[in-house]
Amino acid sequence: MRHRLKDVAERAGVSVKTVSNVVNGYVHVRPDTRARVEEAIAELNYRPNLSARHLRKGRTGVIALAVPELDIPYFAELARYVVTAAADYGWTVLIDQTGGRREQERVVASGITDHLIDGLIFSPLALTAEDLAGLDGTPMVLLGERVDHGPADRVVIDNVTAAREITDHLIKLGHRRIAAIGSQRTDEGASARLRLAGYAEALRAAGLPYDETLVAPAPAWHRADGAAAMRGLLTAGVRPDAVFCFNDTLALGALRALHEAGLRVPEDVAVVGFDDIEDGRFSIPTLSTVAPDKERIAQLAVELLAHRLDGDRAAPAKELSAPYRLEIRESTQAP
Amino acid sequence: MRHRLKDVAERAGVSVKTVSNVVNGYVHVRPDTRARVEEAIAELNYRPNLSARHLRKGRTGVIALAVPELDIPYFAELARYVVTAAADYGWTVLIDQTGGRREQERVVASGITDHLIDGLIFSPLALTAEDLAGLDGTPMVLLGERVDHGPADRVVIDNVTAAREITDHLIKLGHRRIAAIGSQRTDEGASARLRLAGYAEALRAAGLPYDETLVAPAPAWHRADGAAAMRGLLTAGVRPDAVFCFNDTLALGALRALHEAGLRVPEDVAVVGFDDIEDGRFSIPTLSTVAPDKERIAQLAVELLAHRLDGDRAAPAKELSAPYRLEIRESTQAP
DNA sequence: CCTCGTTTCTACAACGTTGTAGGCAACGTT
DNA sequence: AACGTTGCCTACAACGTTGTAGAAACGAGG
Repeated sequence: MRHRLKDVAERAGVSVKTVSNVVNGYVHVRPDTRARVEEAIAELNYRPNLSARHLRKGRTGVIALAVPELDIPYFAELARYVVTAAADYGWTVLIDQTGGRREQERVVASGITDHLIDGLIFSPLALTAEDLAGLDGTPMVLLGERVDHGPADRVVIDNVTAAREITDHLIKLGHRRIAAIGSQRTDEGASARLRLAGYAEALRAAGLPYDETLVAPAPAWHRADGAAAMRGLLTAGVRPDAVFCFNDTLALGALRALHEAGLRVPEDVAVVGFDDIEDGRFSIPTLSTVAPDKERIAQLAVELLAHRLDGDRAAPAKELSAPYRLEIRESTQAP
Repeated sequence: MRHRLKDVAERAGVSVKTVSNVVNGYVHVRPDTRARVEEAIAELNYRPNLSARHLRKGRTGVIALAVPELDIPYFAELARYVVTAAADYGWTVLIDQTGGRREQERVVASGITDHLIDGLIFSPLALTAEDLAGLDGTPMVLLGERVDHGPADRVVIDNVTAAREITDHLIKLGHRRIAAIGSQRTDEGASARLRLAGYAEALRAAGLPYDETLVAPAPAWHRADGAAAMRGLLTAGVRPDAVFCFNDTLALGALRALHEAGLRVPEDVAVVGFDDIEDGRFSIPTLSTVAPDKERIAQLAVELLAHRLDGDRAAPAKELSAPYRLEIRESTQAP
């Protein structure tokens, strides 16, 4: 049922290599020969065997995208854009879930997918720079700043400035007691650290005090963590007039907790998030947020990978920055 | 940098095949030989070349999952479970986005991934049975009932009964004017048709009239479509006391539209959805819904594929049914 | 007519792996 | 002592493709 070059060759009365040449668009093939071969290909519904092709060529045409979890909206949206961007290069994307577990991430990074993939786009949560050091493996592009000064190409957004700007938005509206939800231990949350830094910068610039009690940690950044952190603040008697959540799912959880506590958003408390996931455009109220250009992030990552594959694999690591913008919606207004 | 069996063989002082035997766990290898080989493997950090292995074996160890869009929460959650279930069989999952476009779906079904994949789990939106007929291609498992009586294995849930039960839940609470959002043209929305049938059945069983004006179509099942449909109903002067949305994203959109219209959920209007996506557990109000067992769906699909791969490829198509349950949350209460 | 270059095509080897067939010891059985 | 059996290992071929080298056919230029 499945045919090979040989079958096509026999049917068209040419050599195997000529069929290969036709399939690969080699120029020096007489038009009538080409036509005969193409006819045979169509009749047999021939499709190249990629395993064989790639064994021969050393390239597979498949790249992997490794993310912590697919059902985290941010990663789902990102995955979508990566798949689309990769299609422009004729690549298929294989998606790996690491669960954010360091062990699994290390396995992925060291090439669990073996010779199956040409390159890897990697959004690590728990991986350290040491894990990456001394990897002979496949070319890799990292997303986000989880791994500092790693040996690999990287796409980031300016988290500090973005966090400062969204905090500034709250300050400009007149908020004074601005809580932050999502801080993490330094060694595990690089994004958290940078966003917290931006938050602190904005407060300082406005002459507002940095109040430890207003900063709530969140072990992970899921809705449940946001809800728990917000409840924790309220239970502790902390009563902010605005909350900066370090991502949108945290913010959606916080909205939920505020609602349960009988507080209105934005009338009693303003809430902002980060990531601009689709939920936030339909939540009640809709969510003001920092909107990183996910499409651009995906494009840049794929581009970096393409350069790395075609060019010098030993070239120094590049870091590209993707743009973002503020999306102001219903969840913020003056107190 | 990358080593082959040959390199390991030379280092261990054995034949290539013996190394292969060790790698594949063949029994008849003397312990000391095995140890020597394993040492060499470790020293060289040898990893098998999957392209070569699969060229030889005819299997790739990769299956594809084709879904309309990754950033639709239902599919993202499903994808997560499929990846996990496939891992139990040692399979890697390659995720394809069809965008729900028939052309793209046809391409995927006919094997765009060529010889790269052993099988396909496919959640089609626009594909017809004719598109699938006469496909020589890879073994396939369909999710959902989009394609009737297709030639392929299938995993479904009992949409009619589930829809009847959730509608019944609304009726039991005392609702009488129950709207339905998400109907589609018969030829494109099999799930829509079945859920509508269940809705109608429940009304009939309760002696309630089936009122055309209460049924709103939705071209796609995104939040925006749900919001638009709900707004449409309200603008037309229709004032239901409950709404059955054919999936959760529609329901989240409807919540949004009701909120904008100044109607309270569940006090003024009760709302139910279908799918049990995570958003619905944190929305305001939290969403009553039909919760299909997505983990089970994924397991069954992978299992069917495994059987098809190992067993008789010409065996008649099987259809398995996955369980579901009702999740009653805040969005429904007596009027 | 010869030479040379170009076009068109082919034969062969190789990519890294595993199935098959078989060889050589070592052992137990007759 | 001869024989079969078993355990352990190896050589070889093959999976389907493409790069390399080169053959055959042809035309142009001398």
